[in-house]
Amino acid sequence: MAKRISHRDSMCGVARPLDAIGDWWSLLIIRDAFDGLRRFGEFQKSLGLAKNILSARLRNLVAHGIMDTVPASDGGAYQEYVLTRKGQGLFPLLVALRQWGEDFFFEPDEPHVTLVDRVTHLPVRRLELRAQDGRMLMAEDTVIVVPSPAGEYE
Amino acid sequence: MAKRISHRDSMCGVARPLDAIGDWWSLLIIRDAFDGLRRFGEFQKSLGLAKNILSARLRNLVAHGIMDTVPASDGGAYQEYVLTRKGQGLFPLLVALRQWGEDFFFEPDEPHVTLVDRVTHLPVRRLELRAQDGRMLMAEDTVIVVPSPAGEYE
DNA sequence: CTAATGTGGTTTTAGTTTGAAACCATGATT
DNA sequence: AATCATGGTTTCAAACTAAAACCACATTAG
Repeated sequence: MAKRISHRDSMCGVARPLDAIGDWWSLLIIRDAFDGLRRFGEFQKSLGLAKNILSARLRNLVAHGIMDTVPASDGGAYQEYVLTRKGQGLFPLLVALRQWGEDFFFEPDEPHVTLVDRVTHLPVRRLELRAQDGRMLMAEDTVIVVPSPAGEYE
Repeated sequence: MAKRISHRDSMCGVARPLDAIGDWWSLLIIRDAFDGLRRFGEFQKSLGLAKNILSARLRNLVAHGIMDTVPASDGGAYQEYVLTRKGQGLFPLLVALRQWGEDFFFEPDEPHVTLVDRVTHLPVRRLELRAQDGRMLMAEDTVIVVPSPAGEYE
């Protein structure tokens, strides 16, 4: 049923997460969830996607432990969808996406929504990749290493 | 032709980037590009996706300024696909995705590929979101603010 | 020079997925 | 009891995906 990015039996550390998230819509649902939305109808209104799709995506997110259904918070008889801890772990990814968007998809003077520190109301800092010793790293400064099957003695 | 996440005329700072990337495959192509792959055949072998799909994805990435075609590096008559600066800007996103994957998709002892600092060979640091003043921020410590249309005096 | 092979695609075609709209079940409201 | 709101599921046409066949050009072998 789920569309899998197949090919290799053991999907790599990038493909596995992508497979769990499911698709773009799911990411927008998750963003809305970080924004405080919880109800089916809220997500639908915010995103404007078909109800069957929303239904399927929420079900998939719950199945993958990214969101969870809870009975109700306002006493209503319906359920709500909330991020699990696993789902909350996606926040840096959303920030990275947003910052990339700010860099390349808006004119310098074009107004756009901004993620700010709740207490100071200043924009958050740029995400930056650093080495253990604190040096800032660019993509070229990194390598992927694969673990050797047995004890790795290099 | 491109599948658009429609609904709102002005897509938000998260949807716009998603739309440009295109789909999951594109993200895997980009990851492979960071890994040094450049040729059509290399991507196809690495990802195992159909050639027509790869062709369409590469075309889309080039159209969105994320990758670019260059004549050839080894003197051959074929072209190669390389990341533009815009494309390179996606590195933090891939790192975020990978780190999330490490956190939630592998058993603690399960071996997996790791992103390491090229000079020390130590794993890179975890991405962390910080305020301007350096305080570390969780998702709950942030807010989205929308710019007021005219001069914003709050 | 000619044939064989490798690379980088496009076209074709079937199967799957998507999404809009209609429908439906349950709970709340009048 | 009737009506409305919420939260879905079902139906069905259109769009997309993907495997395979095909093709053009470049390179290598003979």
